[in-house]
Amino acid sequence: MPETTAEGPHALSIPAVNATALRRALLAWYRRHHRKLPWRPAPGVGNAAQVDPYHSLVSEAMLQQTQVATVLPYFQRFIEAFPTVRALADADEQRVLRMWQGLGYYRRARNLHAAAQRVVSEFDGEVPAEVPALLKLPGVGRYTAGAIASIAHGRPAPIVDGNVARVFARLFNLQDPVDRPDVQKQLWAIAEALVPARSPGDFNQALMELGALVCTPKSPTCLTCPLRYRCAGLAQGDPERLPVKRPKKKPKAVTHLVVAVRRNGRYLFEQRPATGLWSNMWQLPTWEGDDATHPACDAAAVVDDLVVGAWLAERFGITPGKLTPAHDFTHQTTHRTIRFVVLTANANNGRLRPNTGRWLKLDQLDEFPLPNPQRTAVNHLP
DNA sequence: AAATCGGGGTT
DNA sequence: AACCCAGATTT
Repeated sequence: MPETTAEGPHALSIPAVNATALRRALLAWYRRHHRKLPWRPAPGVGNAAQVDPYHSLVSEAMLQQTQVATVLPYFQRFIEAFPTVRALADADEQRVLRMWQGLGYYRRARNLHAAAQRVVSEFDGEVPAEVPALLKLPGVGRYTAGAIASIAHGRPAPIVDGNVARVFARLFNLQDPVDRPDVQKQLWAIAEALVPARSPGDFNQALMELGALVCTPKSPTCLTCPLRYRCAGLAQGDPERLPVKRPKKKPKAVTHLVVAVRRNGRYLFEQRPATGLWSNMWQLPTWEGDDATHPACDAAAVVDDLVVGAWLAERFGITPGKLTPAHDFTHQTTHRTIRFVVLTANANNGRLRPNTGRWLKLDQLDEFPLPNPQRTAVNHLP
């Protein structure tokens, strides 16, 4: 059983461990078993200068809630398109979104773009090294600031991500839900107490790497873990039950009625609003509604042509001809189960209302960021 | 404190 | 189908 220490009346209880031995075991494992990644320095003291802090900023933005394997091709293409922080700062936001297309959480791309501009305007083009300065950048929270400070600049800043939370929950047998604010506070206090003055970047990456390769959510390979003799969760017999998390809400069922309106070999497209889902991205004209109670179709997606025609006329000034079903599929996001009902129509008459949409040839779409399901809809047009 | 914001990999 | 992922921001 790990003992606990309390420093002062309001101090959090932090498991008492042999921090030196723990760091040594973890770093030795990391030197042997780490994956080589384009944004990662080779392990070793004084490795910080090997990383371009701009690369660190880009990779950490992409890695938020996204697995390493998914990020790899995006990172390569992104750095190729925007090799320096100034190149990114000078870029058009639509082009940044286009490079981010398919990666999800698109606010990250817009924040990263804005962060690059702030690095240029307020930090003379140098990604800051200290956590308080990094925290001023949009899209950079406590984790990302600590990651950049420690990995790219060698600062002894702590980090807690999903991997670290799982490793700590097992290592110290933390029974309370790790997504509860007070437990998060405890995890950060532990990380702060453990991060070493030398090689903090390697140490932080080693914690995450252990979580990704050994201390996995399901079927952790405890027999190969460098911390197996220090793990309270393993000593209790069942580390896989940790970490405990609070239950999540079920996604809401909605319908997106998509109308592909064609005229003279072009299709009508609209840009989504600057806030909310898929902000600032483009799509075929789409009418969103609750599943089963959509204003224009029933639960079986039997569409009321007159209602759809009236909607198109009111919104774009365009009157469609006969509507023809083209495709019907579902798209899953974290908070929604979206049924996409795609119809096609020819536009016989009407003038496009200003600032409501654009007529685009499909081969122009390379320049426009589209959500994945809208790409799917476009790909199924006749 | 809770909700929002994507898409894909794993099991 | 459920859970997770090198989280941040808004409400």
